[in-house]
Amino acid sequence: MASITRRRAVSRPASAEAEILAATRRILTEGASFTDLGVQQISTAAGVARSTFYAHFRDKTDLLLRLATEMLSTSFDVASSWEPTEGVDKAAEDFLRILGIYREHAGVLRAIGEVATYDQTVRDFWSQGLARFTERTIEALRVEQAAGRTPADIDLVSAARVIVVGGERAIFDHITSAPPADDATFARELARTWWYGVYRRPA
Amino acid sequence: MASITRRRAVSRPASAEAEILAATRRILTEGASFTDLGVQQISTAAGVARSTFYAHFRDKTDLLLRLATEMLSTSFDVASSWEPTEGVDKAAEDFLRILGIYREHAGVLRAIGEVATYDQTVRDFWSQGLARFTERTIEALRVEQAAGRTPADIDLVSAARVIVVGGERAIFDHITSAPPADDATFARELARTWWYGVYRRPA
DNA sequence: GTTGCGCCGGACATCGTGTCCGGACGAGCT
DNA sequence: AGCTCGTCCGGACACGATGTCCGGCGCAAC
Repeated sequence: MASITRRRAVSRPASAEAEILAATRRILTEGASFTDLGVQQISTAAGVARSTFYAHFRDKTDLLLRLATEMLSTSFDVASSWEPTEGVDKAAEDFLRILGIYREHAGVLRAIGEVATYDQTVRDFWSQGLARFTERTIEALRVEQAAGRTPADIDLVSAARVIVVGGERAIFDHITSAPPADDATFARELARTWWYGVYRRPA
Repeated sequence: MASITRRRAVSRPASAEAEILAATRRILTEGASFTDLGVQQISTAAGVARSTFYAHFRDKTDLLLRLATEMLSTSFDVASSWEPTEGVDKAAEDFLRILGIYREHAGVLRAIGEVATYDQTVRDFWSQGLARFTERTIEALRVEQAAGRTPADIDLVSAARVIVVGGERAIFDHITSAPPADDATFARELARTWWYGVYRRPA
């Protein structure tokens, strides 16, 4: 790596924190429920005292949010690239890539979905993320309608909701119950359903 | 009401239990999180001692399952009626009816979705319900394919997953964030998306 | 009146959470 | 070397929720 001027304590590994993050990711990947996961277990798995946990995270929710933002910053640009003009096959390709990312972060994603159902903070965090995609979808559909390629009588909000919310759930369900070998088939099916069901629905 | 021969204690109201069920339904309808809901709060709301709760329910999960089966037995036949031969407009009508049922039981449904994310028992209960619809959908699609009305290259399992799982989620999301006045529009949109995206997708 | 039953109400053990603090250890400074 | 500061340990504590248990009370049936 590049020769960086030695910084002081600030840039030090802060090992405990990183250890906790890593251990939690590991445990979640193994399929454990985040709700049932106690602070004691996390600390033990990270090789750290329980009190140290609270020195770095306000509570379990704080930890989850940290994990989530970390994940989003790693794989962000992914799903926001597709444009209707690129066609249905490109959409299938993009969905396939999204499936890969979802599989990679399945543990954290599951935890988010879990806590989001009963914790307002996490719910807001996540729905804000989905809202961005919904906005994008609505805008793309509006353009298509204006160009006469998508039927004018489509209700943009409803259609976008079905695509984004329903699609996200279907993807999540798929990766938690089907093998990676089925990903390409599923991605193709999803792309075509949205394409012929919405973007190119017969008038 | 009809003159029924007086039965003994067995047919007595068993008021405490009914009170608990009713109070829980009421609280959930008001939007509270089932996870954050304590046994003490439920008991107080039902006008019953906490120990009485445990005399009727093994724990909170037991209560939720009781509420869920009760709901399903009330409104069961609903969504299993539609056949592809009835067309897209009939599908929209059926979806509208389903939206009504979902709104009616929104509280309990939310609680189930909540607990299902971290409790194996509840998760199994609910996914078993959805699995029935998935089976039906696969079968219906198979018939349509055989008759040449649905493209032969559709992957039945993926398509059914998108329809059932994605649709369920989109419906749930809709009723929790849009007013009833929007129901008809949403139902129409959902029906058309599945119809033109899957059942009548161009070959 | 007596019996049976459903309910009350409170005690109890147990567990997870979040806070606090004294003290150990090590890295860097002087 | 000695000092200091930041990080971490380990354990104590208060609190609240869970699930169990049991003595006692009131009502309705016989």
